[in-house]
Parts: sequence; C-alpha cells; structure tokens
Amino acid sequence: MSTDPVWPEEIFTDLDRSGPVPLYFQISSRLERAIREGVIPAGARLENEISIGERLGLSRPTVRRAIQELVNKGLLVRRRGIGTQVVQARVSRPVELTSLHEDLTRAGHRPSTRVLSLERIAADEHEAQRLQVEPGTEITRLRRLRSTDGTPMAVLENLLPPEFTDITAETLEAHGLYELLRKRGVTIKIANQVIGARRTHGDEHELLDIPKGSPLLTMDRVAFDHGGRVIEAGHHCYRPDLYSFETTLVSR
Amino acid sequence: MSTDPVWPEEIFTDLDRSGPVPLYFQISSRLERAIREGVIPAGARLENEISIGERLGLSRPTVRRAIQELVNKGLLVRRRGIGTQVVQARVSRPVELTSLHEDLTRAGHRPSTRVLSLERIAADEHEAQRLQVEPGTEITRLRRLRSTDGTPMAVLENLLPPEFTDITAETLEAHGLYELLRKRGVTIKIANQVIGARRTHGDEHELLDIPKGSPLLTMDRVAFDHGGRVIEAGHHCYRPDLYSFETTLVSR
DNA sequence: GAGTGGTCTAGACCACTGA
DNA sequence: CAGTGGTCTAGACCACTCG
Repeated sequence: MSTDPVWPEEIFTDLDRSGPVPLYFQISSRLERAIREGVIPAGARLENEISIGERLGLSRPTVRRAIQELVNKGLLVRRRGIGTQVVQARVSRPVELTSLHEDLTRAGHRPSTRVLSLERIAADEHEAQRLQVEPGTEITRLRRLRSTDGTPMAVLENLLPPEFTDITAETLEAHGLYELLRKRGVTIKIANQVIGARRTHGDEHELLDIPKGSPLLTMDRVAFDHGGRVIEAGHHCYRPDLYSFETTLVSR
Repeated sequence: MSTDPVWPEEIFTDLDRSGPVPLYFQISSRLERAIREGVIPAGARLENEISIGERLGLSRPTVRRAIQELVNKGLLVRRRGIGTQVVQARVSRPVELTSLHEDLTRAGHRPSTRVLSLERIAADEHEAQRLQVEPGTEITRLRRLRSTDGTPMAVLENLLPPEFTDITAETLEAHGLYELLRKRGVTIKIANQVIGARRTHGDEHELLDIPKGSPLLTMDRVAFDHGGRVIEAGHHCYRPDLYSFETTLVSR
C-alpha cells in the first residue's frame, strides 16, 4: 500500500446505466484512453478489482471483465497475488478484421483507389474452390490499385460470390470494399489470412512503380459470414517499403 | 427444437473438480477436440448454455466462459436469439506467442539449428534502444540458421540483455531460444511483432540456398516480461517458399 | 497474515430472433 | 410468443505473492 494506485476521479464520471453501451465497455474504453494518453502512466498499479467496483458502484465481475479487455489488448498485465499494472511496452495496433482502406483512413492518410478491372466471369476451378461455389458460377473478379497520398502502395485482387454482381467501379473508387459490404448488411464473422512474400509478377512492378522482380509482401484472405459462407476471397500485394503487418501478442 | 443439438455424452465424462485445471478449461478443451475431430460436425448447433450447465452440473457463467474460449479461437459462432453453431470455415492456427522451433516441432517436423555466431558485445546505440538498455552495456548477439528436415529455412538474429550472457552454442543447437528462457523461469508476457518483406542482404542468400536478391519474409519481434523489461529482440528472415504466417481473425 | 487475482455459484433482467 | 445469448449482481472459496 505504499504506492498510491489511484487515478483522476473524472475518468469514470457519467457512466450510463440505461443506454445500450455495456458498463464493462464504458469502463474499459475510458481506461484505455487514459492509458494511451498517459493520464495513467506506464508501470502504474491499478487498484484491486473489488475496491474499483465499490468506488464505481459495480460488481466485481463487471470490473473484472473491463480489465480483461485491456489485458487481452496487451495494455495491462495481471498477476495473482501482486496486482494489475499498466504495461511498459509500446503497444502496436493488432491485425484486425478491418480493410486496408479503413486502416489507412484511421492512421490519418488519404487513401485513393483506382479500379483496374471489374468483371463478371464464370468461376474456373481454382476460383470456385476459393469461394466455395460450383465451377462455372458467375462471380465478380476485381482488381484495384490502392494509393496513399498519391503513392501506389498495393495491388488488391478480390473475388466476390454471385450475390454481389451489381457493385460498380464508381462506388469502389470512393468507399473501400468492406465498407460497401457492411452497408449491404453483410457481416464478416471470421477470416483466415496467410501472410507471405514473393517477387512481382506481370505488370505489378509498373503499377507499384518499383523495379521488376522486387519483393512484395502478400496477404491472402478468405472472409466468412456467420453461416460459414464465403463473402470475399482476396490476394493482396503490398510494397514492402510502405507497408507491414504489426501485431501485439499476449501470453494466455 | 426440430434439430437435435446434442453430442455424445462421453465427451464430458470425468470432469475433475478438485484438480488444478479449471472447469471451464476442461470443457472448452474437450469441446475443441470434439470439433476438430469432427465428432461435432461443422454447422451443428450446440445446446443452449443453461441446459448444458444443468447436464454437467455447472453454473451458466462457467459454461459460458468455456464457450467464449472457442468463440475467440474462431471455432464457434454465437448469435443472440439464435444459438451457438460450429463454424463451417476451416480454422488455421493463430499467430501465437511461441517460437519457430516449437511451431515446427508441433507440426511434425524435425527442426535443426546451426549457431553461426554467438558473441558478447557492447551494445551500440541501435541495439541498446531495441533492448532498452544503456549503450555500451554488455549484451549477447546471436545468429542462427534454422533448417527443417535438412533444408535451410530461416536466418535468426537475436539480441539478449545482460542477464543471459551465459547461454552456450551447444544448448542453443538442441533446444530453441524460448525453451531455454522458459527453463530459466523467464516468462514472456507480451511481444510486439512486425511482419514485412525485403531482398536478401549479405550472405543470407548463401545460407538459405536461394538466388542473391531474392525476396525474404521478415519478422521483427521484441518480447517483454511482466514488468515491461525486454527479454529478447529478434530480426528473423524466412524463405518465403517455405514459410508464411497464418492467422484466423474473429469479429468482436 | 494480509492482499491480490483466478475461479465458481445461483440467481436476475434485458434485447434479439424466429415461428 | 418462447427461446436464445448479452449483461449484471452479490456473494464464495482458493492459490499465489509479499512482508
């Protein structure tokens, strides 16, 4: 009890018990902001779960769940018999279920997209397998060039199942694929990703303005809805000098 | 209630209420095995949480926690008002807080390691910053070649802080770095990773038996203990035809 | 021994879904 | 409407760490 594991009271004013936002989420998001802004410094110890609950008028499981969220994000470390501490390590944004377009916008950049091709085709064997449809099914094949602040950054190739054959190039140049899918009520529940590297093929070096045969960082993704249906299958390649994948791993 | 969301009773026999293994973990791990082995098929619906609890003599929060584990792993999908279903999509192993050596062993391969160099040096500015020590501190610099079934696969460069200056090349050729650290009671709590790509430098193409200037998949990692101290900083490069990073992402 | 997080119980009310 | 998961409460006992 020599150290004072407290924080400014005002972090947790105005908890809304009637609205739709869960209490544990209100707690964890405010706590996260306070940590990221340095209001609660790295290495600081939190109060124990029970007294936090008493101060806020919450039960221990609710407080505990809020803290668990930040433990999972790698912002806090809990140790039995010791307490809860703010992590010293700089935390990077995890690989999330978001699109490149959204990642860039959030990072303060202004992404732009050029649709290189947008075709409705009959799926060949390989494409049909990726989308889990019958070969010959009419699907959408899409190829885009994504730039950031005017610099070409990635070539995005995507396959879409039959239900999305009405997407137009104009909307794609303005809005990012995932944003369009969400607007149609399509929810991505799970995605499998494989990250790798290879040389440029075909016209990729011209599109990305790099030497022919240069290394590319690649990401292959298949996204599923709640029923296990494939929503989208993508093969993306990035200029490795402009893009990389960051993750924070937390031991369980 | 038309579908019968049940499973073989024998999955959950022999729950151990006195041992050190939490009940929720016993449930989730057995359930995971049953799903991975196909005993519970993809798309099957689970019973609701309350009746599972009654059948097993457990409270709802305990059952719920077990299910949540598998939702987080991407094996189950829960929807309010609907129920819980086994995911249809094939699930890949997530990027975990494990070493390459352990990943390979678990995948049934026989990794071998050649220690290329193992030096105790005074940290230059850049190395000191990565390990978060003072420049000039005596650290360990380590360079290894990791092969699988005889084929060279990755060049692993690591920096270790002063407390590990007594590690020998012999133990490193047999045991993998993380295994050695764990044996000394060192626990890695958090790691930041950046995955990227670049050309080969220096002698890397010779070591990996690929053309000079070929693409490499790279991973930079800094691992921390519970107190935020750096345990290890690594720069690894992999032959992209032999290695890639797989992840399953689950929407929150 | 005092204090911490880890686990577990037995209820409760609500929001959402489908028939 | 009944059934589902999402949230929340108010306790309890335990294992672990430290002084």
